[in-house]
Amino acid sequence: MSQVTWEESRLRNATWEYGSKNKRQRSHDYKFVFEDPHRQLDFIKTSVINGDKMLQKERKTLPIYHYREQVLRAVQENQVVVIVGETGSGKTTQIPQYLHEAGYTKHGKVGCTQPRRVAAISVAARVSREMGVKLGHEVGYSIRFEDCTSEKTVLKYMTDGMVLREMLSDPKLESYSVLMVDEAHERTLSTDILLGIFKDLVRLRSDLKLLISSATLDAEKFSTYFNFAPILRVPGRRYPVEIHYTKAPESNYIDAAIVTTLEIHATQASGDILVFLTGQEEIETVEEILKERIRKLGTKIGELIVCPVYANLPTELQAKIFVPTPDGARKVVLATNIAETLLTIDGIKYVVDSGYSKMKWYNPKTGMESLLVYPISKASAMQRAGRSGRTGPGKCFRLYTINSYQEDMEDNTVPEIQRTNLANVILILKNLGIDDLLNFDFLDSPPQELLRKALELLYALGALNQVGELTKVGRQMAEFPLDPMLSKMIVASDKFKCSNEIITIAALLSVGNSVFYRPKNKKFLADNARMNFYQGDSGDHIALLNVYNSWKENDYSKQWCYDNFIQFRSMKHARDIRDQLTCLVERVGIELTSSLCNLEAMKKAIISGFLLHTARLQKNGSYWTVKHPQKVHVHPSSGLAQVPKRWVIYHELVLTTKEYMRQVTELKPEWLFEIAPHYYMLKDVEDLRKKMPRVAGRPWLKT
DNA sequence: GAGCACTGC
Repeated sequence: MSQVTWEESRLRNATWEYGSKNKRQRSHDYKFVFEDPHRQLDFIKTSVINGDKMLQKERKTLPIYHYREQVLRAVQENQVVVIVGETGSGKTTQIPQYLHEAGYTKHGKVGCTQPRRVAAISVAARVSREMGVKLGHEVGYSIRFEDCTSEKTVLKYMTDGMVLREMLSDPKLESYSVLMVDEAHERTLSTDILLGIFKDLVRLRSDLKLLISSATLDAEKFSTYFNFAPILRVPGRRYPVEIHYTKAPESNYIDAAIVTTLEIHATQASGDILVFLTGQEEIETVEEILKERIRKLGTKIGELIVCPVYANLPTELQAKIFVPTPDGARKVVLATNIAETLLTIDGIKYVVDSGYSKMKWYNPKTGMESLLVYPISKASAMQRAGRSGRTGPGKCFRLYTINSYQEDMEDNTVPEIQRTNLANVILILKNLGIDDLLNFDFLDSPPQELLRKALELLYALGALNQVGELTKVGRQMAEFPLDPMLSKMIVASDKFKCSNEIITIAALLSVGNSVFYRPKNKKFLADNARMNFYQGDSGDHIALLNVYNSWKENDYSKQWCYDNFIQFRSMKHARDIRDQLTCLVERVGIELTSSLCNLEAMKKAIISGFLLHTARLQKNGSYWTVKHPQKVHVHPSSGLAQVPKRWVIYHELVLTTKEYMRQVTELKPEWLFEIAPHYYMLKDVEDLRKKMPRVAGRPWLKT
């Protein structure tokens, strides 16, 4: 499929974006709920996902116990084995122990990768208890900012991203005899890169054993990918779940979710409800309406405890979902995708599935990211339904028809590697000596346009040379767990003697969340507090630096954050990243230097990394990007939103209601020639309407 | 004059 049709199909599938038009329409729809409180939805019960029979008989033992010998034989006879173990099979805790008992740890470690930090920690803790050893001794874990292993460690649980970092110093992972890639079906970016690397690695290391653990649906795919590796199936522990679909398509899933929740509450046996929605705003709306409706119904209906949960909700409030429901009451948890895999809530008997979630898409043509409300996949729908059958038989109410499930939904969620900026992925792979990326055997190949865009960027940053090999700068950059533009900014800061300031800015920019807190009812106060960090119109990057340094002067205080409308959680995270970067900077031979008063030096370092992210003011007040010209605007949250500057550099482009530049700083155009003479010529500045000169010679792009 | 799915290094 060509790039254009690929993207168009993505956009067609998306239902709507954030936008004022949409909001009006939706709030109008909400009214409907109040006007017609007796509206009901027609559901059709179609199918039951079967539970496992073993459950009733052998509740006390893990299913995997019966497969010990089979697992060991499969591993002995094959280099690669795919294990299908449903939730609750015990594969993650038991298989590494079996391998240890069978002697696989005599000449190397058994490593087990997890997509998430908490999973790595909790599984390691559990296994160390089972083996009666201290955590960090024979059994340990390794995650970012925390290495809980020792020389004794033979069973090591770690995040998949951590393995990639380990490969910087041990490219063939020679300290391991077995690697188990757990939850491979989740297809995180790191898992996909690992699988690609491992496919090569098993050829180079015939002594290495590889286990891929996946869900049922993807097992064949993994098996085929690894030259038809055998598949071993281990049953899980699951209760049956009844699936109900709506009879007719629902145009408004928010309304439908509310009605369905109330119907379950009024007519179904006790048991808590989990409702899958797409975001915070939606959850707050549904919460409000549900509470209002319940209040109006008064004593006609039992108590309904409404608990919202999403990642940005403070941890204290998130904890509310785990409080057991009192007798006679019912709990309804309104959740984002966070409850699909990350949080497991006991006592859920009913699931209401909107059929949508938010997904981030990166458009390589424009370099813009957007968050779209997007239909979930069948795999995702199964996972959601399964959340109702953890502690007893469950029911799942899907707010879509069986026809749209069967015909419209994709089998699997589009893997992250096909919809994200790949610059960092390329840098990692190049650093591991994988050069021919356009022909690299990915489990699912990213669109060529994504690869090409990433290669182009790395070339512009000087990380790759004319023939596509990693340069010295590129190798330095690869050490940093950051977007390559941020890494380049740090590497360049050496020359401008401001590495100390630049790593602070890089740490803050790489924290996903905004550090500025802006509660709905205190927007004015929050905006005022924010402006205190801007001296004159020095720009958003410097403002971030000011925030961090003020926080530091106030002993990293939580209270200071509250007083200044700063997110404490984000700041702590930035501090951890900053500490890590400080170590790495020394490792790659960059001196820690400070020039706090030299704004020009800092801006030049920033330009070195973000040389492609420049924009120029137009007569009509909007901006035009310099490379790959397109119209963009300064984001209203920027300190420069009210102060037009002729030339700016921006951190990122996001497409929401408009094309916005986020994190903007002014620059002098002559700095561009000084810093990037290979990329900027006088012509670029003089006349933007002329076609941009192309950089000559990128032979590795020829296909 | 904004619009904040979710991980991870």
